[in-house]
Parts: sequence; C-alpha cells; structure tokens
Amino acid sequence: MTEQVIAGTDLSRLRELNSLTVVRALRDQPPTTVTELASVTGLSRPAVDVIAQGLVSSGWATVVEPGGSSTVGRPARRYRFRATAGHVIGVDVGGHKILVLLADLDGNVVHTARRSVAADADPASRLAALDEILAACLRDAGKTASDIWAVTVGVTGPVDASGKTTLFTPLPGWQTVDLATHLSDRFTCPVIVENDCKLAALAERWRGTARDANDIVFLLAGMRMGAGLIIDGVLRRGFGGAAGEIGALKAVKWLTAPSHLQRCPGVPPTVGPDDAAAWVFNAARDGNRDARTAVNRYVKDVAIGTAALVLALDPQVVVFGGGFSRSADLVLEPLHRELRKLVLRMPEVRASTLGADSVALGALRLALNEVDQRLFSVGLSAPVAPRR
Amino acid sequence: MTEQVIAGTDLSRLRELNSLTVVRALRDQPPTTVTELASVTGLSRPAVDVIAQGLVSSGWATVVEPGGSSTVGRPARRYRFRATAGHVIGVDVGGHKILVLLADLDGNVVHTARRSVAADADPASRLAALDEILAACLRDAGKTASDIWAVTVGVTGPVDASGKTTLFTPLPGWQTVDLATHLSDRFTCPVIVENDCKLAALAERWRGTARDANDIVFLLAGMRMGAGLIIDGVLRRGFGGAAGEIGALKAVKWLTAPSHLQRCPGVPPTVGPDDAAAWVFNAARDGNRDARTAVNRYVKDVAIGTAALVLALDPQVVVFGGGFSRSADLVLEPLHRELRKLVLRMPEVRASTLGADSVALGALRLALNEVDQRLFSVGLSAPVAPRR
DNA sequence: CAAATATTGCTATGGAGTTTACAAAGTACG
DNA sequence: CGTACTTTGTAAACTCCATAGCAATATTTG
Repeated sequence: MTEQVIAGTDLSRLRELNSLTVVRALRDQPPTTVTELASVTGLSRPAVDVIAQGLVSSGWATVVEPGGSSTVGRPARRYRFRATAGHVIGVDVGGHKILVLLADLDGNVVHTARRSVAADADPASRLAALDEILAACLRDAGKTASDIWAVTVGVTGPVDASGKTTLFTPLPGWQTVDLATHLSDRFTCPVIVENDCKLAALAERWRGTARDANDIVFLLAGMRMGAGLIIDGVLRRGFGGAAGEIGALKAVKWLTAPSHLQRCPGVPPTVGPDDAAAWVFNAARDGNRDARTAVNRYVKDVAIGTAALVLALDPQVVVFGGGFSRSADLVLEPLHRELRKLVLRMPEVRASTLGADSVALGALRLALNEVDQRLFSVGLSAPVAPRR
Repeated sequence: MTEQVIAGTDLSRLRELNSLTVVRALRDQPPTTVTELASVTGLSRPAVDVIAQGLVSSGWATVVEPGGSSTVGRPARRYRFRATAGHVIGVDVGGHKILVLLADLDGNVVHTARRSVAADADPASRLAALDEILAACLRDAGKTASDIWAVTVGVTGPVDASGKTTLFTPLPGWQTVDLATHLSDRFTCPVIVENDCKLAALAERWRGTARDANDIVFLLAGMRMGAGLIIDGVLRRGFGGAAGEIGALKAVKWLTAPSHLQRCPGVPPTVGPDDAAAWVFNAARDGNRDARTAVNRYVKDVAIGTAALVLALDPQVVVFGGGFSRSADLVLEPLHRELRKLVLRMPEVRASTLGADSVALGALRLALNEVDQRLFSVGLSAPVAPRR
C-alpha cells in the first residue's frame, strides 16, 4: 500500500485543483469551448468560465475568438492550452551520434539538432560536442537556457539516482562522467540523466507502437542488447536504476547474441564490424543460407532473455526496437515462435515504429513528465521555468 | 504517463475528501484529540470537529471520553477509528492445509481457523473443506457472511483476471475450478482469488521483514519455487496475472532445484518425500557432507532464477520465504554469495519472519486494500459491507 | 483559592461552486 | 426580410465549507 499524504484541503486549494482539471482537459486538445470544458470536467459553466479567464490572465491559456461558425446558436469563444509557455529538451548521447530535440509543452518538436561523434571519442570531447550542439540548438530555435523547463539526456548503461553510470557503460571513459552536474552548470531547470533503453520504451508508449499498452517490455536491439520496462503505465527504473539489465546474466544469451551476426560466414572483408549485421540481414532477405542460419541463431538467443523478462513481468506487449528493428520483418516471426515455446502466457510482439529517434523522443517525454509532476503537485502560478 | 481522471470537484466532494483525510489520520493510531488531528491534517480545529462528529454519527469513529488526564489544561475528548465496523477474511488454500484468518478493518486478526487436507484431495472435497472451515470460522467469531467486507483466497499457480488458474496449478484437478464464482455464492462482498507467492510478498511488506522497502522480490521456497513482486510499493500481477513465474524458464534452474534435496544420498527410507528436504537441512546443519553438497547445489540453482528477477527488476530487497525459510540460516549466506556473482547491483537478502501464515496474512492485506480502495474512491457513507 | 493552560462551543466572515435568469449573437426557415 | 430557435456570455442570489476570533469551561499548578 502506498503511503498517502494526509493533508486537508481548503477552498483556495479547491480552486487550484479545478484549475488543474481544466488545464488537463485543455491539453493535447484542439481549442475548446467553455461548454465543452464544463461537460468534460463536470463543473458548471460559470465556474469553468471564471477558471478559464484566470488561466488566460496567468498565461496558461489563450483565447481563440470565434471565426466562421458552423452550428446554430451564438458562436463560442474557445480556449487553447498555451503550449509555447515553456519548452523542454531531450537528448540522445549515443556512441556515434548526439541528437537533440527541443519541444513545447505539448511535445511538439520545434527544433532538431544532430551531430555525429567518433565512437572512440574521449569523454571530454564528447561533452564538448554535447555543449556545442545544445548551444546551437538553442540559438537556432531562438531560445535561451532560461526558457527551458526540463532537460533529459539518454545514455547507454544503467543510470543511478544521481545520474551517473558507475556500474557499467560502453562509452569509453564514461564511468567517471557526472553528466547531470555538467549540465546543471548550463541550465537552471531540472536535469535528468536516464538509460537509453528506458527512454526508448517511454517513447514507444507515447508515440510509438505501444500506445494502447500499460505493461510493456521494450527491447533495444543492436550490437548491444538492452531492455526498458513499463509496468502499470509507469517507467520502471529499479531501486538502483538497473532494472531491465537481464543481459548481464550469462544463462541468458544476450551478450553473445549479436556475435552470430558479426561472425556469419560470407561477410565481405570490405564491410566493417558495425555494418556486418546490416549486411547479414540483407543477405538473409535475399535467401543466403548462412545468413538465414545466423539470424535464426541470433533470434533464438534474443528469445531466451526476452522470455526471462516476459516470465518475470507478464507484459501485454513486447516491442522489438533499436537499430535492428529495421530488420524486424526477419526477426518478428521467429521471435514469436521461439518465445511461444518458452513462456507461460504469450504477449503480443510488435516492431518499433520510431526508429533512430526513439531515445531522444523518450527523453522529451521524461522531461515533460517532470514538468507535469511539478505542475500538478506545486500548483498553477504563472508559467515560468522551474528551478531545481 | 498514467491517464488521469478529468473530474472537477465541488464543495460536497471537498467535505468528503477532508473526511477521508481525517479517517486516514485516525487509522492505525491510538485515540486522537481534535487538536492533534487538526495539526496532522492541516485543517482548522472547528473543521475537524465537525468532521469528527460526522464520522461518529455515521459509524466510522467512536468517542473516547477523557479519563485521567496527564497534562495541564482541559482534558480533550478523543476519537478512535471504529475498526470493528467491518471485517475481512484471508484464506490460504494450500496443498496440505487450509488456513482462514478473520480480521477487523485495522487488520487485527480476531479469529483463526486451520484444517489439514489430503494433498491428493479432489477439487470437490477440497472445496467442501473450504466451505466448512469458512462457516466454522464465521460461527466461532460470531459473524455472518454479510458482516464480511472482502474475501481474498490464495492458491498456487498463476491466477488470471477472472480468478481462475487455467495456465497451471499443482493442485489436482484445480484447472477447471472457478473459486471466485464458488465463493460469490456464499458472500455478497467482493471476492478475490490470487496467487500465493504474490500474497506472501504483500504480507512480508505489511508485517514482515520488508516493511521498509518499496521494491521487493519475494521467493516462496518449498518443494515448488515461486516469486512475488512488489514494485514501487504495489503488488505486480502482470497483464495476465502471471508475473514472477520465472521458474517456467528451463535456462533458469528452479524446476529442478528442490530435487537436489530430495535425491540427496543418505536420506533414510522411512522419511517420506515431503519431509526429505527438512531431513537434508537438518543433516547439513549437523555437518553431513552429502547434505551440505545438496544444499549448496540447491542454492546455486535458486540463485540463477533469483538473479534473473533481480536483474530484470533491480529490487531493494530479496526476501527468502516459504516452507524452506525455516532453514534460512543455511541458505542466506550461500545465496548472497552466488547472487553477488551473477547480478549487477546487489540487493539486500533477508529471511522471511512470517513463516507458514504469510499467504493468509497477505490475503488479509489484499482484502483490506480492496476495502480501502472502495472507501477512498466511492466515498464515506455509512459503514456497511460493500456489494459487488 | 486564584492563575495559567488547554479544550470546547459559538458566531461572523469570506471564498468557491451552483443555480437561475436574462441579454447577446448567431442560424434556420417561412 | 423578419421571426423563432439555439447557444453563449454574464450577473445575481444562494448554499456550503473552512477560517478566525471570542467567550465559556474544565483541569492543573502554585
């Protein structure tokens, strides 16, 4: 049982609650009339009227004066959530690239900045590249750091509560990097660092293939396998931020799974190690026997770790994402078949639809969650960038 | 992101919310004065006064007139939550026994009934025994079925949303039993059927060794291995009720783990298969070499499945419970050692303190949760047994 | 016995939402 | 083109809830 806050409510808090209710009803909606809001919220029309005007004067909403009216009766004034009152940033710091998304409070991406980074870049130069691209993104979007309400950065490896990746990370030298502190010098708003698999899982539920599901196992499949878990609609971090790291168990074959692709016979020597997998998938699609065998072995190994997660959590959906999701057409069917042999209750298996942007999108979503949480706990004053 | 209910609040709902706040403050507390309640809830003293009197007149609270006062000033009237306004029942239907606990709304057990059942009893006779013991428990406690606000029954095997164990259960013939419907004929209140491991996990967090933790992996260790998961303080059922069934994965050695104990060389033929494990644990404690080896092999196998759960969920605590938890002194140290080799972040490992009652206790807790949920969503009218 | 302290009961005040009523601004139709 | 109808916007009256402040009461302490 969750510990409930024991706190009484007075009338000003009542107004605040109802204002938040109206804001919720307004968000992610086309401009809405007072009557519609009244029926959605269950409040009376005059009450909503007062609240809506209050939201306009405090800056949370804007008025849309009636244009060409289409129905009978007096045309209604409409109210719209002012999503541009604040902005958030989501970043994906990957091995090869850094991707920055800047979005408004409705999650509409207003600017994108991408830049490639050498896979073996040392932490200092990677951080420098991050600083540069962040500055460029802000500049090009016509914003300053103080316009940003929350920043989330996705990195590989489990992230602890302080935002560090001390347990393990494939980025060279990254164990000692304190990314959260580094960015806190550049932003006054909350800065969150989170594991890339977890963020991609969030994205898949927000705008991807699992929008309908509350219990999701997300697989980030690439040269490294990872997983992100959403349980009861909430991203699961684990007590130390290491949830979903089933790949560390040797009995589960995730560590070695991608090597079936890399070591597949027949890969031309001209193809680098990073592109071997793509070559094998293409060859398998063309009917190459060795390639098909390699893919099947790969899927068999992936299925074992996936089965462990499915048995542990009994999700509604398993989403196959990450770099290899471009080859989901080859993977999904055998993955489904292998999984069926191993689990008690078979979940749906779907392919990711978001591709390479999923981590940065998930970072956006987490930043928006942070903003929402403040909004709905602290209350509605004037819309300004929150400080830590 | 959880979907929030969009509903406005008017003044009567405000009063209801504040009444619930006072009830929450009153529960699990010694009798409390109005002034104390006012400071805890943040409401004004007159407001609390009115609310408290309302609770008394509706039957949710009782007045304790001031007795010998210990402080200066006028002695204050005190209010107490009327836990006896309703009662709940928690049942453990095990292979060998049925245990029934009857408790008030504070979870105080007011009556216990236990009865052994043959392990190979057919479903009909097991259900008959259940009916009998339930009737006897109600009679001896001086209650009728209509006094009961919620009933929860724990059974082995994964339980789906409708309360059936269709996927798998070790109880003979139990696949086709519809326990929820069976009991619904005997009670008008909500009836919940749930997996025994999950219930034991709840109990351990409520009154056991994991009261401080919000992220728990509970192991029900006996001749069958099972697990119950509490994540973010909430019991995790999984989409189809099959969460925690990691034992079904062969790569994880839970199915065969107990056989190391049963097949240990040196077990006297006079010892039956059900008591072999106890004999081996005792022998190991006395220094028997074969027995120690058997225990170590057992623990090694248990550790693999546990590691899978720990890696998947990254819990704060692993609780070793179930029948074998009596031998936790032999298991805990090697389990800790083996686990440390396999996981990324080491959780605490603790032994269960509840013993054989844990499943029935957890059933009580779930029944109380059901009552609470109704209370805090439907609102406070007069305290009467809820109907489905 | 009086002073100090704390609780209880009562009244006035103000804030928030609802209901009711009515004017204003459109459309539909003869 | 004018009337009937529909819906919106706004104001006033009313109800309900919590608060603040004050008087009355009960008990301890010196």
